Amino acid sequence: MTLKPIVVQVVLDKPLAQGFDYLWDAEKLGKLPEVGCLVEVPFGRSSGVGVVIRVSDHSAFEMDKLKSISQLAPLPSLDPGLLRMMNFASQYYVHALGETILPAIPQMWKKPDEWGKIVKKIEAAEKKQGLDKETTSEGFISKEQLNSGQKKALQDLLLDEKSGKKFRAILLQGQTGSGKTAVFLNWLASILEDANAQVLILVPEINLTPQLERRVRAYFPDKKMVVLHSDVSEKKRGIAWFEAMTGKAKIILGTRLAALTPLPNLSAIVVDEEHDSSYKQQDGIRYSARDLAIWRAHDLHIPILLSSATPSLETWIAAQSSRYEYIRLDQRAQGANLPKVNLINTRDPQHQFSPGDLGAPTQKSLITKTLAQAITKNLATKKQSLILINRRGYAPVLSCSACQWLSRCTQCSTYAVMHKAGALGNRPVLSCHHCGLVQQIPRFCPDCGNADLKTLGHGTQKLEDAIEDMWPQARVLRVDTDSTKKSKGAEALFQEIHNGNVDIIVGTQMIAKGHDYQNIGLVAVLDADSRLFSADFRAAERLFAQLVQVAGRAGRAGTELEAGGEIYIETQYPESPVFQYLLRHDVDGFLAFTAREREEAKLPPNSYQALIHAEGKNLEKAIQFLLELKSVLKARGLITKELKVYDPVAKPVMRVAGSERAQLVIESQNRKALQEVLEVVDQELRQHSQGRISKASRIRWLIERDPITI
DNA sequence: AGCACGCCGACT
DNA sequence: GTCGGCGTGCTC
Repeated sequence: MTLKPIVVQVVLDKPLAQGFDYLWDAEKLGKLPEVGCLVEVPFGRSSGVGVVIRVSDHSAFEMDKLKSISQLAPLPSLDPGLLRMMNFASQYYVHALGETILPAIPQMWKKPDEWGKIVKKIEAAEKKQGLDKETTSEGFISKEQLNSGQKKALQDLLLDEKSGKKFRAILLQGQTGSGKTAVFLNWLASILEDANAQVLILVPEINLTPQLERRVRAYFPDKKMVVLHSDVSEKKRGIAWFEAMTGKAKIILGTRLAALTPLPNLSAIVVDEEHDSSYKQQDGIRYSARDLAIWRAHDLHIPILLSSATPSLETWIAAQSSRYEYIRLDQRAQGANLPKVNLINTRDPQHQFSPGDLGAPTQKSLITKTLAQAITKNLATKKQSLILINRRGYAPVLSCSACQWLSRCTQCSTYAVMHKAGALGNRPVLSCHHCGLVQQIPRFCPDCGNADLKTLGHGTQKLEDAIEDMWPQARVLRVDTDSTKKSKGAEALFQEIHNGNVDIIVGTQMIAKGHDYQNIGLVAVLDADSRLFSADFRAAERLFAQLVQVAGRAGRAGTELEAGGEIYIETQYPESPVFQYLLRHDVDGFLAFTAREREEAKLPPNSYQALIHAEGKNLEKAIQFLLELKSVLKARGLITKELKVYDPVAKPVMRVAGSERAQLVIESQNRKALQEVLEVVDQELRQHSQGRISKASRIRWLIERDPITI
């Protein structure tokens, strides 16, 4: 009798739906195969790294044509829980399994030539690391030191802990400075009493919050902790990942990519600032690390804590409806005051400079007289001012300077945005990003007849010049992605601010995140309106979250006696709900309002969405491509009352010169119906493509599930 | 996705 | 005569 062969199916990092079968030579490889093994295989005329997803004794492929596995990585297998999550992600986000699993594996482990010497390397690195292990007690607050609100929250968290493993999703909602971190770290401490337990802490952008890393270390000096984010060097990341997958590391702190780490003993997950949009990957497989983490917790029957001062609408609704547990923390831990919010109505002439005013800028700027006076006053008190501006290249909504008119889509509940001439014909037009409707630009305001129509939020580019012009003696620092890349990075810039070498900080949203400022007396937001009214229905929600966050920055340093700082918002629409709820620091009011709005418009979370992106040499082709796709779906009877497929829309932001983009929205209130259509779309497009580029029109396409920007 | 194979235009 | 354009098909 002959011995049965061992056949394994392997997936590779390629947009190929299937896996490939190989023979497993147990004698040569030294062990029997397991699902989750990382292997090197011959592929075509070269070779590749893949993961074993099935072990059997037969193949649908001709057995005598099977090649053999060449090498086995010196690693344990990826844990079954991770593989289940990857399987789910692959289906849900409509990407090949290989393209889902392999990008999550550090580069270091995808070089089979180094597999031989890698173990020695790691041992050497571990030895070295062991020597310079720093110990600190920075930010450590013991159970006993928590205030009453925190103690109560911790009690609620610990309630079920002893009753065995079970899934719990918990929203921990509390304003900035309420001490959420101390609560969840003390909670994790009880979970880590189990010597084998591993915990995963997800944060939006760790490079901006090095304090958190030190703080977690302070809580768990005896536990192995690893940090995983894109700024960690390749080598360190490879080692951290290894220590996580072998169960050696007990605490895994990282950004969204850490959510995909193999963790054999995962026992609890924390998602800090759960509303943050950086949990959504924006290239490759566009997953949401928060959503996957929730799925993983559910699958593993473990608790997951979502923490935020301004929860995402989805999470907040789940907590309100008791699908998630809801723990509130509304007492401020450090005794800091909430800042006073001032709305400056830019339509009101009393706030504007008149010609000849003292200190008026030489050129027109976005800074009103009222704000300028506040900044001057703040400078005099030796406090720093933080001026927030939006990033450039936003698709702007058209507004009337005399009345309340805004360019709305006549078909949907969203706003139509400006497209420059050339993008959609030879004149500029207004276009809706939801349904694709294109409108002519009115010459006069349709409501009041005024001829002065302009786009919201223009003119932020020259802001820094204007500031230097208005306060020549002040030290101005610009903080954005460009300036942090050029200089020594965000930390060095923040150190400058911390040391008091800066009077006015001008920057994009990144300055509002995470960092503890000590001496901010004033925060100004200049172009809020462009985000208040946007083609993206989530823009207002994000603006609100950001404003609450910067309000927290301004309030932090204040003591009981001192005022907690002031926040100034320049807007043409002070009566808008975002600002009115902000004035009262009423997060729940705003979320309840937004929830009602979404309910009426049947927008997420009352419906599910997907985008089909198309990118090509010219816009006409991209749109044509999507129109053809739509007609295929129509012909197959897939467009029903339950499932809407809108018209393709041009995207005004051009990423690379010579490449233009369009998108198509698919929407349904039935999750399953959407999933089914996306699978049809994937099959259809794949059939006429090589990879993700259509053969006929050379259009690059991509399916995105649950888009967060439209 | 890569990469080779394959069949038609302007060039050392 | 060939170098090379990218259309098509395959990878266990």
